[in-house]
Amino acid sequence: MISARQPDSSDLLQWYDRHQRVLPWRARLGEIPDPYRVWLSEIMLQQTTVVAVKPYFEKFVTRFPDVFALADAPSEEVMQAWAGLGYYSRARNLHACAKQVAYEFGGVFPDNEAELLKLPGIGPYTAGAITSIAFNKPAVAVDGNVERVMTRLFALTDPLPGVKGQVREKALSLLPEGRSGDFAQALMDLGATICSPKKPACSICPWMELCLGRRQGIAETLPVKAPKQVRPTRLGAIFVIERKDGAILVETRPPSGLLGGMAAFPSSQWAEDYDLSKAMLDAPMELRWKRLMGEVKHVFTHFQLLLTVYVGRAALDAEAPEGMRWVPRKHIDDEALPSVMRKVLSHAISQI
DNA sequence: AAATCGTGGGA
DNA sequence: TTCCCAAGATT
Repeated sequence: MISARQPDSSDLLQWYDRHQRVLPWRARLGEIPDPYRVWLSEIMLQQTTVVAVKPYFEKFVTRFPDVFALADAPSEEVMQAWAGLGYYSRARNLHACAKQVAYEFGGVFPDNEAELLKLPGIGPYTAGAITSIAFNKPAVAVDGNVERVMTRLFALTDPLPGVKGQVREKALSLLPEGRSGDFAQALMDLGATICSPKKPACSICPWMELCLGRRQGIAETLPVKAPKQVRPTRLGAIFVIERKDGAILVETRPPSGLLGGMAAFPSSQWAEDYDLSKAMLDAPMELRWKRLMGEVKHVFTHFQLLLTVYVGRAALDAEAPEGMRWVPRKHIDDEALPSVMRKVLSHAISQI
């Protein structure tokens, strides 16, 4: 049995020098990375595609050019700017982290993983990403791309998340001297463009000859993942109330949990066994309701939601119930409404 | 340590 | 339609 030479980072870095993607948050050749932009982009990119992040990143750096601007912004403005991007705890932690960096660290981000890990919203991946990309200090950023590339390159067949330790060891073993940032970004570019989840383009991969996964014909089956859970369906009733002047009744959801801190229309609880025939009991005020045709369907990570929409018209002098407020129609788009609520609103408007 | 936490796009 | 999943963190 003749063993092939071990993979090393030089093949990857040469490939990266020619094929790296141009991204809004990425320093161009010769530019010095801005830790604020690196941090912001890494938080946004958690479980989120590059395409989805781009417009949000541009919006944020325009509205909040540095960590002080973000720290000093009202939380409502931050949540509003984040609305639609999902995983809203990221926005709350982002704001908390900005305040901490601005007011406790004088606006300077820590340059090592241990200190970064103490900050809200920064976990093992993001700490490694900031350390390597923003400061070019030795660290690896193990994300989904790196898991895929390493399990294939070394034919690691143990399932995730258990195999993560081996993935990290392998990535560390390849870490080049002096180019930690490029190495991290090169692995992500490789995973995003060549070592893709389905139909990897092995023929143009810089590691083609050395890749044990490809040699064994199992590359596309890696990484092995635990079987996914079934997604239950929850039901609920939601109430879109329009005052006679067009204002709409809105509440702010509790600071933590699903859609925490985001704006919403008053609704019942969302449960698998919700009894729609008793929806009126969950209405925020007594009105003459019209139940709209159809339902609003929305898919969350761990359940699917079917919302039945009720619309009602309130008097000009109707007071907003405790914890709720009237939002003038022309300002409704300025609210921190998550996608599911915008879906409800357009469903209601189309039938009013 | 298993659950929780969004969204939109592509196969 | 349905399924998959994308630069994970938190509890």
